[in-house]
Amino acid sequence: MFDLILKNVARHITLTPEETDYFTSLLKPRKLRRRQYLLQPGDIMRHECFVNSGCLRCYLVDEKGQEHVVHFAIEEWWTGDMYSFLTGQPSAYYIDALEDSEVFLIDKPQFEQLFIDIPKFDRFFRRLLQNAYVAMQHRISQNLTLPARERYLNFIQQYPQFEQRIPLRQIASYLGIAPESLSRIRKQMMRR
Amino acid sequence: MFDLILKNVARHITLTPEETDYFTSLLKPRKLRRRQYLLQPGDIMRHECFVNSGCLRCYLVDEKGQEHVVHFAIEEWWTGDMYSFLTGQPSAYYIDALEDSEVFLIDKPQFEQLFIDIPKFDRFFRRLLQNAYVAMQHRISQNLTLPARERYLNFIQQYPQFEQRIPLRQIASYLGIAPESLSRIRKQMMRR
DNA sequence: AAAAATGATTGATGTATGTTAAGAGAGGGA
DNA sequence: TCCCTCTCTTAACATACATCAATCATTTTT
Repeated sequence: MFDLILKNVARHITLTPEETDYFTSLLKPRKLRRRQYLLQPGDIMRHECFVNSGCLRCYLVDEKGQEHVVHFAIEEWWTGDMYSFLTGQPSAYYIDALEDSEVFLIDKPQFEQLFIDIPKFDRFFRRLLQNAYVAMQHRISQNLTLPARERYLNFIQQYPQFEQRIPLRQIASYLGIAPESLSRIRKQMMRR
Repeated sequence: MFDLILKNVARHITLTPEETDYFTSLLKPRKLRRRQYLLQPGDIMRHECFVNSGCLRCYLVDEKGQEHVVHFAIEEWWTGDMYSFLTGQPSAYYIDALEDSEVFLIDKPQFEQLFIDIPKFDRFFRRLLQNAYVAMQHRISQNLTLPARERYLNFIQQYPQFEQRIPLRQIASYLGIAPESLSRIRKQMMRR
């Protein structure tokens, strides 16, 4: 059940069997059906979240009712709305499932206790954050320098799994493109 | 000399006098004159960097020769090009000083030894990274949802210090706007 | 199976923003 | 001090991309 997440942990730190048991005892499995919300604006993010299967998205809705996808999560750790998690302030984001999914949640108090009991986890999350930070910086760089077409090409090259599973309109939103524009970009790509 | 950085550390972890001495012994002060480079494309980022005074910028140059500012740093810790630092791959970025500045550098081998010798620093950097990650996510959200004018208004509200010290063309680039467009936006703001 | 919602595509049109070019101040370097 | 470079501004023009609207295919719900 915890294979994926423990493999991920093992890439960064080594746990004793006891530590492993302690860690997994904090993980609350939750199934999410497609379209089910994990978080809505005004909610407070009260747990860390690991995606074990399926696919989640984090998005904003602007005053015109338009959705803007800020983040996808697919079989990985992620922060949900880290701002809300850290500060305890209400979130501005929606998080929902694009497919039937399974996540593991860790309540915030237990999450903080974890670092006290097993300081190694400071290192684990430091490393995850480093990687997430690099990916984010890369995304910003691309948004600043590349036109829509190149951003899409890089996206499908970097995340071929997403291309299969995620509706194009969601990908367009993530890239900051209107779905109609992405459709035209794809049409243009076919012609050659 | 190390007041600023030690105050920053103390916000997250508590060091003994010996640990403090050890930590500061790793810090190599470097003065940068205005316009001086800290990193150029092809270089490998070989150290962590804390900005003690002044202001640095991290930017890309596209194939048309346009500069795109990815990051400012002003009296704070920052990562430089974390990708290059972590992987040892050549960087794609320029880093230079917008003002005469002073930075503290930590060589990568010593930086990694630091976590072994004083595991508390895992926590310190985990926390810094959490904050940096939140700020980055916020920036992406704004880029996705807001037009140029709102992004600028939010910027000067969020970073009033920057508005004073950083040339407008740099701010425009950071926001993903042409300097001429920012100029028009400002003119339009004056009229009301 | 029918109905309804969702997603993709296409065309016509609009607009925010980029591009090019020129001039005016301001500040730093010789 | 003078010059030169950098920065900001303004105007005319160009364009990538968004918006609006209609159609069709696909999937989900009843």
